[in-house]
Amino acid sequence: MKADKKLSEHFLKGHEKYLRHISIDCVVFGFHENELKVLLLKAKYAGKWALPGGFILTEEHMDEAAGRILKERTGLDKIFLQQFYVFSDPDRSTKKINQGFLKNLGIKLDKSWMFDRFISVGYTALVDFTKVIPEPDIFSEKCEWFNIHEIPEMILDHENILVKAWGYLRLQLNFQPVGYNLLTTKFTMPELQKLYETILERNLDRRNFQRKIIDTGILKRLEETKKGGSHKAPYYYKFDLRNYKKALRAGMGFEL
Amino acid sequence: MKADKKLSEHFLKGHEKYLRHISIDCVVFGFHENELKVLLLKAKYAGKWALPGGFILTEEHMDEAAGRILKERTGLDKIFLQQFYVFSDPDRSTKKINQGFLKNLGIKLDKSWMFDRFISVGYTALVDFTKVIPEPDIFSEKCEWFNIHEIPEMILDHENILVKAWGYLRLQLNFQPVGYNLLTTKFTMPELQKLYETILERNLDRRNFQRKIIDTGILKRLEETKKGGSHKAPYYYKFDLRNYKKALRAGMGFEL
DNA sequence: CCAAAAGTGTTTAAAATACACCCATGC
DNA sequence: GCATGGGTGTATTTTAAACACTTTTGG
Repeated sequence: MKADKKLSEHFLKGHEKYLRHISIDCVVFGFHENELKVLLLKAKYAGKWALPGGFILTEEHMDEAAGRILKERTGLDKIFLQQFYVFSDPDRSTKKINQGFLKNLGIKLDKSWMFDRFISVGYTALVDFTKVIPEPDIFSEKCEWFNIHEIPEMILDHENILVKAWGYLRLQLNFQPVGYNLLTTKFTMPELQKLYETILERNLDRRNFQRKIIDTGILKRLEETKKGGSHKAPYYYKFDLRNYKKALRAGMGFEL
Repeated sequence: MKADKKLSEHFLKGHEKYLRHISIDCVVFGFHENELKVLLLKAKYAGKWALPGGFILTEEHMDEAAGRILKERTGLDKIFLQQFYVFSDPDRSTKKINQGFLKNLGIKLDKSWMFDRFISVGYTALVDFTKVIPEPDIFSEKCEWFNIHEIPEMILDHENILVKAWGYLRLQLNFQPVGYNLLTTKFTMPELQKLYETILERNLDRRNFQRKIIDTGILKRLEETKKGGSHKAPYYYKFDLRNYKKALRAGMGFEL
């Protein structure tokens, strides 16, 4: 189907397929080259950027919906997802955005479910950056990663959603397998530390960090080292998922 | 308006007033005579109990909706409310419940927005037990407090919602003014400790608890003591809200 | 051989825990 | 006067923080 056809059908008949008034917005976190990244879409015409999002099928679990949406944007199955907040301000004014969108596209419509008010459920997603193949949706022209410190101008309240998700990620650090989901299978201690530092937004002492994380028992050190830097080669580690989950049940005690 | 009239109007025309497919369920916590309590409604005919809940007006902020609903159930304004989770299983089967409800009432209806699937947003509410005047809604015959350890059989997934809310309350203890909202203006140290013990589900050392809580600076000791027990009269305390909020920003560090 | 960054261990300070005695009150 | 539970202080253990030297690697 042609893109325009898909779009006008979405505006005209989407309400038969999806629950009205409810949308999902996802903040997809990745970690690459020692930087925390977020996956964003460039909205057609609006010029601003948007969070990957979508709607809930009439008989679908909301968590499944979020998984389905992100499978389309990333190519990944079984993404680690958590709902973190519902954004329900009646003045979120999705109406204007969606009307302007159609206008630019050259389609005229007086009524559409897309002009209604939307309550949006925010999800955080943790993915392995290296495995993602970014794919724009029908409303977007691009899909790209951004450094968390270099977020472009965003539509609606999406920047607010993003900031709130980041705060949630920080709170989750001691209770969810954040490292496991954001890093590749094997990684070095400095990489893991940088991940913690970026999320917590503060520097940690290298030696104390290593001791603390080793003492939790959540890591297994490999024989292999990461060569290539002009310095001593750091060991690779991988997570001991069994111990990781056990440790998380009790909470891991990194000060926020 | 007569109760039955109100009810049939709700089933027939509620969708003009409220957002479809979305409901709110509140877990209202109170603390009285050293027990953590939850406010429940006895559903008409079903015999089981339910959380206080309701729907969102078409142009209303969801948080306002929760406030409005609880004002009706408790008589209280400006209740401390927090959303904590969205329950979105498509098999929550509110349909059966609502159909059965009407049947028992002797009303016949083939179609109603109330037979649709509902996604429910869970809220926790912290109230001063002594100020609440429980008031049933149009679906209920009673509204009463229950000890958190003596919860009766509940409709749908409401017991699950309640348990999840309790867990959330525990997580919030270090970051939200839980004591301030659950206790009366003045209270004794043993009362405060009991509140913490009940929420955390473990015993705390009396002397260490006192030191720790005093050191945070969130309390002001009054000259007055609580007489009446056959033992030394404990001092009354009240919260220093300014310091309390400051301490909460940093997190208060009671081990969960 | 030099710069850069990783590996490792000890010392010190702070926080949590365990524990004991005295004090007011009502019966 | 005695049982009950509240007020207060100290010693000990555990945990977190501060800190320095040695080692490996690439250029």
